[in-house]
Amino acid sequence: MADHDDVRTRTDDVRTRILDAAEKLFYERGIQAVGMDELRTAAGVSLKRLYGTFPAKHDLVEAYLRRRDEHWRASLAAYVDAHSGTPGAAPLAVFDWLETWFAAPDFRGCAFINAYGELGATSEGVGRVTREHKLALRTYLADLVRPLAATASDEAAGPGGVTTVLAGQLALLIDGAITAAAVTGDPAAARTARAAAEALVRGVGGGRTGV
Amino acid sequence: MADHDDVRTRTDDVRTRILDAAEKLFYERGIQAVGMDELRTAAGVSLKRLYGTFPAKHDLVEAYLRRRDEHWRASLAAYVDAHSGTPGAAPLAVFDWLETWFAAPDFRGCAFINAYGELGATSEGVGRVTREHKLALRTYLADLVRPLAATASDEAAGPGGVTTVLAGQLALLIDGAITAAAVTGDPAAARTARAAAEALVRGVGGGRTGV
DNA sequence: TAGTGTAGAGAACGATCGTTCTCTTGGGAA
DNA sequence: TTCCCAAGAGAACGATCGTTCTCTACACTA
Repeated sequence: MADHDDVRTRTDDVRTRILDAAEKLFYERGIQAVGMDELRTAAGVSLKRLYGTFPAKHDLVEAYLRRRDEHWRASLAAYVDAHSGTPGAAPLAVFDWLETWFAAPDFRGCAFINAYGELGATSEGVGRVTREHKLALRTYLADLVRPLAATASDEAAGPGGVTTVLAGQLALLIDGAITAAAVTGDPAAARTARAAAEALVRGVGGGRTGV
Repeated sequence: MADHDDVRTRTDDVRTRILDAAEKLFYERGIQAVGMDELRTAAGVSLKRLYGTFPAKHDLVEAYLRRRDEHWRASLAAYVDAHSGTPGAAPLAVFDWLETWFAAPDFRGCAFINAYGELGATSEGVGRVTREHKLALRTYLADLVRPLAATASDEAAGPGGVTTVLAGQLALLIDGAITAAAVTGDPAAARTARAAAEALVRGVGGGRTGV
């Protein structure tokens, strides 16, 4: 039993160290710009162990994106949970979180959009993970705006419903803000997006709910 | 004189053929995925002429992005000019143009965002051209929404003015729609963005102009 | 203690990249 | 016709990539 635990933690530790190094280097400089040898050095792992854990580079890339998706969404959700007193504040808290992210010194845009622009045409796996990430974000946003729908019957309205439409619009603002902040380096894109989101949310909460 | 014309047209033709091939291949498959040799074959140009016209690959990449910026914005402006009867229709025509672009079979997202995700961390030139492209788009959008500002005095209000803010918001929707359409493959992102833009524009044109 | 197997270090391999060089060919000037 | 230069075709070069293989050293078992 103790042996198994040791092996397990040792294995997990190696996997984590590799993914940590991959996340830092891939996100910072791009995927194709980072070689497996540099990655091995950064992770402090032998080349044999590296290839034993991830049989090929594209497996590592996919694992990197999947773990980043989990962490990114968990971090967002934790912030929103902590900063949304009223239901109306929740969707706007998303943009406050974005601003803190944009201001981080290592911010370099959306890891998924970057990876998609780099490898989306070649690697099917990158396209799939990126799609799943964006869809999960939209689903999360729909959960946030659902309480704001004027009529409770809208909750099950489906694709044409107010919640789905508004969630889609907020998702566009988020992606736009991320790319704008990455290109210009100015975190203020989050506030611009927040102001737009406020107007869109107000349009739903008010009397005029027609779409 | 005739000689000079011949040389000039011949030279321009070579340059154009190279840029045509570069645009097709770089946009379709990514920049790093296309080698200079394949590019030479596609352009029907000798390797010597290729390097005589563009001393290095990054020069060709930058020229590709610059020409694409010109063509892209010219195509957008032509469509908006032709489809904006009233001043209020002009900003929305932008999103109609986006939808036709998204539906094109070779659509693969924003060439600049793709290039930035791939080389932005390495190449300063790519970052610069991308920044200029996005700034030019914002300036164009500001020109489109300026007539909608409720008070004429806002025209010279500067960064905090209604036109600048609204133009920035529309730019976020545009970038978001482009990436969403690229990732999901669904041109409907343009309509979602258009609906959001409509709401934002209405907020300015109506009585409530406070920001 | 002798034997065994596992893992680390890094050399090696084949492919491919951006770039340069060589060889050849063809057309215009004297 | 003879010379010469420009240009095309593609071989060659050095670097680097992802991936595999070899060699060594060490820990554990009988």
